[in-house]
Amino acid sequence: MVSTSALERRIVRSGFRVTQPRRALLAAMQQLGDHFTADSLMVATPGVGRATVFRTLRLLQDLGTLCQVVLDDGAVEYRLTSGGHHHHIVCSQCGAVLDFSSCDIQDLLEELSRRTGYDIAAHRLEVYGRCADCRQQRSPA
Amino acid sequence: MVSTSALERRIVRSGFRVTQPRRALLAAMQQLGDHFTADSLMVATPGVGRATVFRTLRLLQDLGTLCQVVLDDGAVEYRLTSGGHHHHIVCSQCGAVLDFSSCDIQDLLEELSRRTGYDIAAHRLEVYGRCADCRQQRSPA
DNA sequence: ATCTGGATAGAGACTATGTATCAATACGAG
DNA sequence: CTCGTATTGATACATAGTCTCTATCCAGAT
Repeated sequence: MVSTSALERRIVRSGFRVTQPRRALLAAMQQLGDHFTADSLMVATPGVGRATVFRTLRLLQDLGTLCQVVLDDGAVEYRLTSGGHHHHIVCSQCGAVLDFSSCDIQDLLEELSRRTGYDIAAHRLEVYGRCADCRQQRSPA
Repeated sequence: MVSTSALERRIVRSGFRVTQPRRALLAAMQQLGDHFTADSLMVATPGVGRATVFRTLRLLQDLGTLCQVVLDDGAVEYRLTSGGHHHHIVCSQCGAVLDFSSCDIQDLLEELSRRTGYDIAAHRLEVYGRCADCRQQRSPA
């Protein structure tokens, strides 16, 4: 988990200001755990305006310390990240999110590039399933 | 490209009715080409209600003949498909979409399952780049 | 310590995308 | 042709996010 002070340093280093609303939002993000919705963040920071919540979410994404998680059904959640290219594996039952970066699809992408003539710049991969805990609880087999 | 009549047959076979609005929507989808937004579809079918457009989009998705394409920026488009598991490679410049099904990430998914304990049920993969045409037009190299 | 310019905040309207409700209508089986 | 039911359109609602505009706050210079 990224510490609040590290995030604040990152904001300052990038030339932005560490303000009270931003501090409140960072603290709430820590408290909310490893994945949260924009709405839960708003609820957790009364007094902070709607626009500011979304502005801060965007800021952190631009800084590379926050990423979106696209769920099974298309809904979007947010997640603090230590940065770098990675993907998510999401539990459809409890919502738990894990990162993984072992992006062994370079071969696939290269072949795809050869076959299609596309100059591939980016990709998006989300994996869905049931986490170990949820598997034990409902079907021990 | 899937033919309109094939789509109509599919609707009938699944126990739904082929109505005038649905016919209009199917025709418009063909005309709009291989990728279109819900909005462009509405514009292309004046007289058909907003709700009906989205209901039909959903129906076709449930029937497996239509899929969503998630763009670079998170926006969603739609695309008629012949069905089956596949992914998209999208040109960030002109929006052209190609399907690919060579889903050689089974190895990756299996290893991921071993490492995380997740029971993997599904995944979502979208690839972004510049198509051959767009590459030629702007940077021939 | 305070002044001050520019970044940032909050309120609230607005956009985009999609869903729910409900009375009215149109399919299509018989 | 008739009739039951799926479907429709209008409209309100829901959700996620952006834009505008004035007021305020931060932080570097004085």
